[in-house]
Amino acid sequence: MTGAPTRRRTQAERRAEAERRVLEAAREVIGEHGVGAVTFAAVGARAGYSRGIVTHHFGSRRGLMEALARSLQGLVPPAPAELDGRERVLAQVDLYLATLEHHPRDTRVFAMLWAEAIAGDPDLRPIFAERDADFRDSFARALRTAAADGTGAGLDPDAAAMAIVGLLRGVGLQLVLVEKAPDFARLRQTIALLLGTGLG
Amino acid sequence: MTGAPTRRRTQAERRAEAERRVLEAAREVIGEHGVGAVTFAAVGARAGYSRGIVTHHFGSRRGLMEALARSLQGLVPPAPAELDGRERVLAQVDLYLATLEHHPRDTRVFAMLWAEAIAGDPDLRPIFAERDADFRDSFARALRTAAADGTGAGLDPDAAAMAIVGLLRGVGLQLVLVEKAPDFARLRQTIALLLGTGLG
DNA sequence: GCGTGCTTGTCGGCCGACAAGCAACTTAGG
DNA sequence: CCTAAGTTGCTTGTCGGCCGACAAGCACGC
Repeated sequence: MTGAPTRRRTQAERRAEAERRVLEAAREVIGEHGVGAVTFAAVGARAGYSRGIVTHHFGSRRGLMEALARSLQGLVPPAPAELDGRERVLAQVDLYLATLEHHPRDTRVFAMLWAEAIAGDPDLRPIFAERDADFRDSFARALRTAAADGTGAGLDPDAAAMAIVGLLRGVGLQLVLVEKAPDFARLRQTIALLLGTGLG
Repeated sequence: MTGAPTRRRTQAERRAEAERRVLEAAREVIGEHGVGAVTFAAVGARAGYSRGIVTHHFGSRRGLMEALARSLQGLVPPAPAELDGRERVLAQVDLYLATLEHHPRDTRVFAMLWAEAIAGDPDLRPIFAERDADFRDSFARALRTAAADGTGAGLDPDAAAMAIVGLLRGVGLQLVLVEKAPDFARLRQTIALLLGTGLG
């Protein structure tokens, strides 16, 4: 009857799996019931452990949130290094939208964590404030070279970066509130056209 | 020493002032400490009443939040009725950005409430989901006439509406996380140029 | 004196954190 | 190999704190 459900595992394996399952459980809870539903009891139960598992592995609620935010970094791949200027901006925008399409659950969780940071969660604020600044900066840099090599319209790089980051984040957030997914092909095409002509 | 601080007021005046002061206090608490800091005790004290004032006037926390969301409607004035198509879209966008500039505290509070809705607050979700849909729809309508009268590029109206609403909301949310206000004149000009050429 | 606005007392529920104890794994001596 | 002591992972018990809601009582206006 035992069906070998428990082959002997090393302590490192046990620890690693527990952390993985706890983070996955936190994503599930957020996606289904919101960031406010992330309690030790809820996450522990969802992960198949006790309510003490989060404290044991992450020390505090803040520790869990930070690990969660870190685990969601790198969801959107960077644009190819050989691209720059206007082309790089458009490629990065499309990659972002493609990630919204292909990883709906995780981008939704990311959006909800970002929203919680905005709403005032002191644990999340510094993390996402820094991320935002970096994200804007990456666009601003590409826009500066676009202005230099003539491939960009005469737009202020910092203002345009805020607009583009706002567009991407704003679309992601709206998707949390709409029940059925939109037509992503049309959305990507429309935004590519809108920004493509707008930038040059 | 009494300096006539309490001339005799009618019951209706007392009630109206209490409600006004409670809503104002809630805005202050949100703006300074986040949506999570909105408790009966905090809001009551800030308004100069007891912790029971919120229950007495709004019945529940949900009632307060709904009244708060309602009180923030109409912050952004509608575009002139005689405008339509591409012109109307651009006018509405600029009015939104102008409101961010001229009512920083209240638009910040609105953004934080919207974020809390996204993050999963069940009281706020339906309110803001409907607002979003209406907002997108107003842009989609104008974009449809733009497509019909030839003043708009061949953009899908619904997708473009989601992009524009996303841009506006996204910019508003970013402003919550940045400490110093940006150069609004440049921001408005840049976005006007970006969307102006992008739409036609 | 009567009604309405407001306050205070109080209850039940939930949460995060810590500490002590139990279970799984590792290692070293025989 | 075998086993027993030691280490690490995990759970359970428990504490203090905060919150929302309701009800009874007090104060202001009619």
